[in-house]
Amino acid sequence: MGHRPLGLLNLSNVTPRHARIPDMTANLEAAPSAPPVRRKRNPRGSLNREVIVSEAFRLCADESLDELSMPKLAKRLGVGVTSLYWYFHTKEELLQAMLEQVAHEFLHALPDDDDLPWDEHLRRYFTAMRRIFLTNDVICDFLVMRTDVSIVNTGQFFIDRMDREVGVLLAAGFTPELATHAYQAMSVYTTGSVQKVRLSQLRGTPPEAKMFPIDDPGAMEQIAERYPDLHVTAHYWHASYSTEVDYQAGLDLLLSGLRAHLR
Amino acid sequence: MGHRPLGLLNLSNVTPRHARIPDMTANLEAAPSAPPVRRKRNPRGSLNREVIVSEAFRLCADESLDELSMPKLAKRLGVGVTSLYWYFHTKEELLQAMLEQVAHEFLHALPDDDDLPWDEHLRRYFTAMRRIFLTNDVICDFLVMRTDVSIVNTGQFFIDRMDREVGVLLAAGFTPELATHAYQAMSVYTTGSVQKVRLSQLRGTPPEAKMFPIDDPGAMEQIAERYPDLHVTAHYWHASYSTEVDYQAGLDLLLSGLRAHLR
DNA sequence: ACCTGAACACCGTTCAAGT
DNA sequence: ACCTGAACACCGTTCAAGT
Repeated sequence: MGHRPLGLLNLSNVTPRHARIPDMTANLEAAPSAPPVRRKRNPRGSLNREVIVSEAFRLCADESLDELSMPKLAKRLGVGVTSLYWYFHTKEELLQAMLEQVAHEFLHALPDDDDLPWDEHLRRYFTAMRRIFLTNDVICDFLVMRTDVSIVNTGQFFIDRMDREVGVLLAAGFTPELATHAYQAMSVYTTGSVQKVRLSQLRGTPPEAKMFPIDDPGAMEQIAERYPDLHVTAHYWHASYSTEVDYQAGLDLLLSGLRAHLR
Repeated sequence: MGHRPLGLLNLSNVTPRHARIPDMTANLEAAPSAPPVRRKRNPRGSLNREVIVSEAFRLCADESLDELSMPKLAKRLGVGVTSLYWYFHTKEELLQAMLEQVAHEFLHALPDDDDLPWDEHLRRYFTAMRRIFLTNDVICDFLVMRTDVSIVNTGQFFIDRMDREVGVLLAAGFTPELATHAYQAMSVYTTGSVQKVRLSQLRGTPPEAKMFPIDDPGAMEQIAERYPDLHVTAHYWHASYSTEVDYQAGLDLLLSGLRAHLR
């Protein structure tokens, strides 16, 4: 439920760890004259799993999933860090709880059934999936970028949706084997595209930026010499490797390959 | 040059941070009776960038890229942590140096030119690429898994190889636009497949494991009820989502889609 | 039953000081 | 020019102690 979606990560705000300015005020507060300020004890029922999870989402929205830490989260909630550990035994457990919400949000955002022919239906479905990931950083980071070990079930959580989509392919006349491979290929291709775009965002390069300096005739002349074939295609290469147009072209190839099988 | 390739990451060896046993010996060494053991100062020329980088690769091979830390690396080299910072101003700079070696290794492992027809050539090329990633965890983690911001140039480092491959497509008669999209689609599909397999490895699930309990008739009966269409295809779903067979099927679809364009 | 801070083993990095 | 440890601001987590 409702943590607000992030804008695209603005890298100009990211301060590398080695450039952070030490917090001088911390020392001042700890000076002998000032007695150690004891946080007033929070009332008994003030904390619970939902409050923690939703504040965690707010933190992710304000910063990013990578920036989520237990101390930061505790500070935002105005509680001691260790209080969190009463509700979640480890950070991993918290992430698990967040993942479940993210999965629901993702499922909910997928398009409803329609009466399009199988190929147009699949295009719509996977195009929507890509769009959801690219307009919602938290969903994207949880479901496609995260390389953590213990976030499990990512393959299982929308199994009934997969059932529907495979059903579309079977109804279109594909064999069970081909229907499966078709779905898998489009899914793998889609998440691959999302990963490329997100990586270029994280690098700070606009995904739609041209890969070659096509506006610099001098530079292009050099490229023409060293890379004659790339030079001919220079216009079609972008920083992310997989813009919306590129993505659609690849989807076309997959769908056209599938159509060939039906005949 | 020559850090040894890794076996597949064995997750049974990975100890989660919260389960680590505190190091009691550290306290004993710091006991008042024992004078602080001063490391004998290393001779002047004992350290250099190459030594550090190659030991870093050895650490990655023994543990993993995620486990690489400056203190660990310094300990293996028998130097103070801060000595490393004379040669690399940040950890990021060290990773950058490692990336360059990894990129060379990757390029070197790609197959040479051949005289195959364009479609068989591309299949061979991308299949080899996938294999390199999946048999070399360090290369994989650097070039496909890493979500770090500052590892740049990953799009640029094998641009002359891309030139050759695009050349093959142009020679086959594809338009510049289609040649580019074909290469991009296959590349995105390939790295997507690699990511899925690596993630399932990291989760500890054998990539070839079946996704559904096809050997348990009782469980399969329930699946047949809830997911009639998936049930029909249950045999073709694997934990990684993209086994070698699955991958080849998707590649077939892309190539067949491309062939349709030539006619 | 819940909330707390002190403490610990990590991490990346800075700095002033040795040789 | 190189190598050093002390120190700092982080991190996840444990533990014994409060209410």
